[in-house]
Amino acid sequence: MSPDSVKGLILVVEDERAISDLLRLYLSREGFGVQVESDGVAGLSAARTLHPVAIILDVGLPSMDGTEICRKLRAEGNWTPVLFCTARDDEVDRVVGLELGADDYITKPFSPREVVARVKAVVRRAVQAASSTGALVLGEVSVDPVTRRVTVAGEQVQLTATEFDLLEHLMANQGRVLSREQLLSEVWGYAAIVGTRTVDVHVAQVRAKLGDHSPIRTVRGVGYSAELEP
Amino acid sequence: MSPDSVKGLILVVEDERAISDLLRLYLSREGFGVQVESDGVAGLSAARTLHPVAIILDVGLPSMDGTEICRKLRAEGNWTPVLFCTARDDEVDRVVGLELGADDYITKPFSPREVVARVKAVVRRAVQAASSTGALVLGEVSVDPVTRRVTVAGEQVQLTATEFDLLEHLMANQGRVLSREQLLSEVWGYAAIVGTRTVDVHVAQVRAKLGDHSPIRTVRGVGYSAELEP
DNA sequence: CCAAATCTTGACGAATCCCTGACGCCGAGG
DNA sequence: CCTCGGCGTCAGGGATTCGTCAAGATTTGG
Repeated sequence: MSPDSVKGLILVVEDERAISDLLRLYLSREGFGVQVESDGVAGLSAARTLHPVAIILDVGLPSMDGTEICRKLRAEGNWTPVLFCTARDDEVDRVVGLELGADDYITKPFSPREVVARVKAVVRRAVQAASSTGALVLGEVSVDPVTRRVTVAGEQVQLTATEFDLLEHLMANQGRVLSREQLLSEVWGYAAIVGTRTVDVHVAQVRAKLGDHSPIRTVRGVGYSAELEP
Repeated sequence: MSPDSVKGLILVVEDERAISDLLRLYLSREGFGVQVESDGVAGLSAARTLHPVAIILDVGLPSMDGTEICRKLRAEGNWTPVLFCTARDDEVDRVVGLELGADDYITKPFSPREVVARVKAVVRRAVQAASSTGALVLGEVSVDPVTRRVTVAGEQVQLTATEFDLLEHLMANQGRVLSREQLLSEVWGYAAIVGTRTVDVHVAQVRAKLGDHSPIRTVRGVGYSAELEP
């Protein structure tokens, strides 16, 4: 097992050896993998290829400015969280205000635990932003597989575990007609020991809870599907 | 380099062409990308798919009220900053008070620079709130991973090591439903040799210590998650 | 080495959920 | 128009799941 990838890789672009060593020490202690680059060009290419979960950028760097790296990444559509790291307060003005798409900044000298806390916060936020987009939406019905919440017309609806799994599976395959046998093996489990009529009952439950906005359509003789037009 | 994505995208939902043109002009001059939708339904779907950094919503809209859009997004767990935009003062009462999760509001007529300033402020606030403190906050409960302190409604609460790790992990993944197996492997360790019921007991302990403000929700048949709404 | 705190386990009860079977309606086909 | 099979509906028994408690095991601190 490689200890590097437990929590993901942090890319540190910093030319002062004393600082990068410190960052490596404290971040790896927290379970992050750490890759250090000491000049801007190498840092940019590492950011493009290594897919780090966050990047710590020194503002003053040889060969390419830290702000320049961030700007290029953003222009390429790369929104990996970036923490700027700067010695002078007057540099702060250039990175905050999000003109560069920075997520946070640190001023030297900094305490290692402060850095760790901010890195974790930034990574957490990025993960959250990425995962909150995973909601399945069909008409008025919204199903979030991560939070396991269902809303219909803005109102939250309580589903049981089986009901949720069933609705999620139908919405994930929206438009496709799924047979009861398919639903049983894919929602209930590989070896479904329950009768196929059980599906009907749960479909009815879900429909009752979703009310008029239920997207579940019955395909007589075949099975069920989730779609907009009833 | 596409100038649109330097600072992120602002979604404007506004049916009066004169106003949306003005907003587009001034916001894009500031480096934001701008997407305009002129009716509520299209606006809602754009908000779901485009992942804007902020949304400007007209309160009076054809096909769907601006407040309705905001309410639905919030119900789906989408907390993108929203600025309401309204012509009449009496409408203001409906959006402020944050019952709708609005971040700010503007009354027509407005000066373009005022709008720009508020948008920038709202975006900055959202980013700062998520990344600057390092503490995990959810309702009245605050968990600081660095100092390992927990406060509920301002009062400090003593948690044991396991209890703290459990709560921290749940809050770090707030909203996400975690199974007992996940919690065991991620909180107890990679090779957890303890029974899954152990999780229940510690959850109960944490709940007892947090009292009425406990953010831990049990998702029957699945696991636990930390969130505001019970 | 002892004592206190913490962690884990097992049992029990209450609440909830799931499956089944029966009944009746409805659409398809003759 | 009639028949038949698929489907919606309902309610009850059986099975899970979870909260709670207490006791034993383990760790921590002195």
